[in-house]
Order: sequence, then C-alpha cells, then structure tokens
Amino acid sequence: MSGDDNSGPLMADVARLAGVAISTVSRALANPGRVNEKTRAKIDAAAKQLGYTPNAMARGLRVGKSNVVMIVLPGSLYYGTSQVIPQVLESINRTLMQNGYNLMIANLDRDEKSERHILDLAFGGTVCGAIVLSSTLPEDGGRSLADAPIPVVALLQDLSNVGIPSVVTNDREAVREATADLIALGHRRFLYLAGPYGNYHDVERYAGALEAVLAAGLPEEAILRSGGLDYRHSFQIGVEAAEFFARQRDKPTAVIATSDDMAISFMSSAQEKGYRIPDDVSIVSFDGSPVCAHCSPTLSAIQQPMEEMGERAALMLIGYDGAVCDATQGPIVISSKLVRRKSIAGVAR
Amino acid sequence: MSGDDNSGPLMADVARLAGVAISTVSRALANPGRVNEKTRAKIDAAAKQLGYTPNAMARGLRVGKSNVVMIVLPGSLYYGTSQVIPQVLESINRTLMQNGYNLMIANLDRDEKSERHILDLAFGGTVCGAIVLSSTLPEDGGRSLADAPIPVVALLQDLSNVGIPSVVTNDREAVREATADLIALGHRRFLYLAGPYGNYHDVERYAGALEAVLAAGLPEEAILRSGGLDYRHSFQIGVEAAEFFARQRDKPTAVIATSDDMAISFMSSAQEKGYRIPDDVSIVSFDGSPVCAHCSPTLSAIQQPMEEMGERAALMLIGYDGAVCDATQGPIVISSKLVRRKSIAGVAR
DNA sequence: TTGTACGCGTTATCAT
DNA sequence: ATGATAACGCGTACAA
Repeated sequence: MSGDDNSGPLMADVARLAGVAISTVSRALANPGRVNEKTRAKIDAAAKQLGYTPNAMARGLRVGKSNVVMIVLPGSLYYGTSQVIPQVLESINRTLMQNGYNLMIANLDRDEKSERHILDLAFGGTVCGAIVLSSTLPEDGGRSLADAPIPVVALLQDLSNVGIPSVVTNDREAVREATADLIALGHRRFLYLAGPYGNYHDVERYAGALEAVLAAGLPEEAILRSGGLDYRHSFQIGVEAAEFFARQRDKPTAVIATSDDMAISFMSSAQEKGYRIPDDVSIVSFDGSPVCAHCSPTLSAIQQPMEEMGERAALMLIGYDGAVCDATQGPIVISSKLVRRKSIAGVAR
Repeated sequence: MSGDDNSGPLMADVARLAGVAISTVSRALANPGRVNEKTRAKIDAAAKQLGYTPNAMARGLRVGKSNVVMIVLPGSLYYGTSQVIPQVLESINRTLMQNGYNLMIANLDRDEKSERHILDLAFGGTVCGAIVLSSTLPEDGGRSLADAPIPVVALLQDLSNVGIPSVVTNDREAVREATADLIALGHRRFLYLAGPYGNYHDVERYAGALEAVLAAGLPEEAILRSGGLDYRHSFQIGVEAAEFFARQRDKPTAVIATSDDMAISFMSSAQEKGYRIPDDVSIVSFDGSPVCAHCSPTLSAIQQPMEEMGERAALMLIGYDGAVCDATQGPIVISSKLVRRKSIAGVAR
C-alpha cells in the first residue's frame, strides 16, 4: 500500500497563503467565533483553495484523545437471518457520525492475538471508548478492557454487576408475556428451543417462560427443552427440535424459539413431517427479523429494538447523556414487543 | 466521555525502568533483532511490568501513515435476509487484523455531511486505504475519494473503468448458466425479478439471463420482468411479482430472482395463491443466504463467495498482493456458483 | 484579536 | 549496540 504519501497541504501552507500565523488558522478552524470575521474568511478561502484537511492523528496526539469508538463483537458471528448485528452497527455508526465520532470494529476471537489487539486499541489511545457485544471481556497479561482508561458500555447483555453501564432489552418480561398469551389461548404444554445453555439470553428467556407457566399454576414440566447448541447452529436446532417434537407422545402445542432461525427451520421441518402451523402447533420466536413477515405462515416474534438500543448505547458512551451512564443503577432496559402474526392460534380440542 | 485520561506509562517510563535510552526501547519493540538479546529482555520485562502500550497516534504521526482501513458502505442498508454486508465485513476485518490493520466503517448517505466526513478520513490521514461498496464515490468541494492520497479498492462492483481496482463476482455468467440449466429442463418462459433498474448488478444479471435465452434460440420476450424497486423493498417485489404471475395467461414456468428476499416472498405469496413450487413454477435466487436451505421448498440459489471476495479485496488493498492491484487489467472476478436445491424442477407438460 | 513558542509520544538519523 | 536529538502536524498557554 502506498499510503505513505506525505503530500497534502499543511496548516502552515494555509497560514502562508492567508498571510496569518499558524495558530490563527488553528483557531479559525476550531473556534470560528474567536477570530476576526474578515481574517476567518481569508483563512477559509485559503483552506478551500488548497483543499486543506486537518491531520487527525496530529490533532489527536496533541489533544490526548481520539474520536474513534470501537465496537467489540463476538469473534464467530453467525449468519442466519438475524440482522441484530448489522442493525445495531448501523444505528451506532449513524449516532456516532452525527456527533463527530468514528466507529472501528473489532472481533474478539478466542485466541490471545485478538484479545491483545483489542487491548492495544484501548490502551494505546486509538479509541476513546468501547461498546461491547461479546460475552467476555478481553484480557491479556494483566490488562483488561475493564481497566482501560476509556469508558466502556455493554450492549445486549447486562454487565452492570461488574461496573459496566449496560443497555439491554427486557427479554425475560417479553417472554413471560408472550407465554402468558399462549396460556390464555389454551396452551398447556410448551417446547422451548434454547441457544447455548447458560448464555445470558438463554437464562433470561427461559426464566421468563418459566415464570409465566408457574404463575398459571402449571408445573415446571410443562416446558420441554430442546437445543442447547451455539447460536451458530440455530437452523440445526430447529430441525432437531422438529424431530424431537415428532417423537413426543403427548405433544406440546406451542413452541417458543429463542431465534428466528430456529423457528424457521422448525416450521419447515415440521411441515414436511405433516404438522400444520398453527393448527397443530403454534410458534413464536425471537429477534423479529424482517423475513418473519414473509414466512409461511407469517411468524410471530418478539421484536428487538435494535435501532434504539444502538443509539442509546452510543449516546451513553459519548456522554451525551452523562447522568444515566451509571452502572450502579442497573442496566438501561428498552422494551421488546411481541409482534403477532399467523403462527399463533388457540388450542382447539 | 472521560477518555482524556493522559495516564498510562510512556516509552520514557519503560526506558527509565530498564535503564536504557528511549530510542533503544523503541528499537527493541519494533526491531527486536537489532538490539542486544539481554537488553531486549530487560526492556520487555520493564514494559510488561508497567503494562506499557505504545501510543498509536504518536506513531502514526511520526511515521506518516495509519494502520486503519475504512470500508464505505451504502448509507441506507437493507435488512432482509441478506448476509452479504456482514459476511464481507467479517472477512475483511479478519484479514486486516491478521495483518496488523484495523477496520473503520463509514456510511455514505446522500447528504453532504457524510460525504465530507468520509473525505476527511481519507485526506486527513486517519485511514490508509478504503474499500468501497457504495455505488457512488464521495465528493465534496473539489475533493473526491478517487484523488485521495490512499489506495482504494471497489468490492462487488466493477469500478476498474475509472481506475479503481475491483473485486467482483461473475454475476452475468452465473445467471447465464443457471438460465441455461433451466432451459435444459424444458423451461421456455421466465419471470425475472429485478432490483433497481440500471443498477450494476441488475444490468449484469439480466444480461446473463438474456444471453442464455438468445443462445437457445428463444426470443427476448421469453423473459418477463417484474420489480425495479430498490433492494430495500425486495420482499415487496416478490409479493407483487406473485400477483403479476397470477395475472399472466401464458405463465412463466421459472422465476429468476435477483435476491433471496424476492424469492422467499414470491414463494410464500405464490403458495398462498395455490401455486406449487417447483411443480407449477421453478425458482432460483441470488446471494444464497443460509436460510435458503431451510425454506419450503429449499431454495436453489446462486451463492456469492463473500468470504473470498472480502479477503481478496483486503489483501489487494494492503498490497499483500501488489502485482494484481492494477485496475487496467479489469476487475478480479471470483466465481459464484449455483447451489441446486428443491425449488427447481423440469417442466412436465 | 493575533503571533510566539512549546509539547503531545513516538520514530529515525546521526554520532558514539 | 546504544544514546542524544530532531522532527511529525497540530493546539494552546502566554505574551504582544
């Protein structure tokens, strides 16, 4: 790469052309108010004529702060239908850009190298803040992202218990309400399709389903579970769950899937086996990707407010909303909402 | 945000602790070979003890080059099932990270502000290269990304005619072959679902279909077209196309969709109207998202080699593969391939 | 209101 | 093999 071009006009060039001192140019560009109107015009003209663009690294070095935020993503992303990551990325990027910041993306793999890399960014002054979507925090040789001299915000999972301000959805409550809805429709036996057991989301979502079941006076055994694989294998979870479903003597009448992909592959597998949806079995899923509206039948889903969460996290990070950026208050919770479509029906028996 | 913490050990601190000069520390860290083994050990120990992390901006300023690459994405991303952007992002990021580079993302909206922002990154030394996925190049007041003092590579579309090295797929050829396959299966009438007319991909893909049809001695009219909306409305295109299909007296027997979303919504709409797939109409689509394997019926698709394209573009940009980074040779073409699934069948009449 | 002078933390040149 | 020193391009006290 030939980016070592040290061409490009400098502030000194602008100053010379405008017939003023360098510092005046600096002020005119940063604090247009604190310089004579006429001088400013001359400087602006000179800058424009030369096509001057300030050097961001020099400024950053001098000011001791960059304007770059990094987002730490789990290393092995998963490419089903979920648009969670891209939506959140766009939302964050838009918010940052509007406030003069840039977004750098960093993948946190399992290997030491990627951890060190991310920590170098955090401790080396490259970034002035981090939004974390990975479930673990990078650590390496005594350094941890939690101790970095930059603010950190967690998104999609609650890390406020370790002092990191967090933005999450009300997973538990949303599942509880959806399950209660199903119970109101007459459902008494459920199949819960799980992501990796122990995962933050899985714990919350299962807890929500359980709360609803218990609240209705049903036993814990009213919920069967299937899945437990990593989210990368969501489609497979749905396929296996359909087989599991077919094997059951006393079949569940409703499925709660913790991702759209599980629901989609469950539906097509079950339909292939001759089960009708929602007549034989209702299904509700998670994330609410746009494709849900175009499944057969259209898929009811708990829709995550990605745009809003991304924006909120970004604003918290850059201190636009400093007062709320306090982990001791617990996480900021933004509501998901159930979007009802045709994959849910009452139990007719 | 409180990132203005000028804490953190400096190279001078390491030097003091190790009992050597600053410049020796610098060498020991950058060129471990050109310093005494014993000295190096002392320095490494000191650095580790202090938790020293080099300041990237200071280095960048001194060296006159950053290690950040930016990717310019179209402003209004589209969230159907397509995983093109996220897959390409991950692939590029992984490749860059392995080679010591970082990835910054920039959305190119229609407004002047985002154009200026991107140009500031390019001209201000923040980034040392750009990978462009947007269909237009940002321009503002005389500056254009094409004239920036950094290398630029286009991905997914061919900009080699304006001097920008490009990495593309063989869209045209892939569609031609897929269409020829359909013709071999007895299909004689086609419905082509278009993205925005005039769009690079649409032009190429339609051309491929047309070439196959003409080569088989069929008239241009063998291909009906529907769609023409922005890719953001892909689902709607499929829905409307199903209505269009239902209205036709002499119906096409095969559909060529230029995105998975069009295909998915066409299938579910058509099925709802009572048409069977592939018995009444075959369908093949584009992108080949993972969900294609879990549609009903499973969806045949021309699968784009996103991983490979991303990697190739990144390597080209950072000069790993300098010899090939020459736009005059035309674009680098990486082959898509048709993945056959159950949405295609022969014509039984 | 404008100019002078210094320093941000690192690398590279030169001399030792 | 190592050390002293001068940049890199900009922002900001301070002085004028």
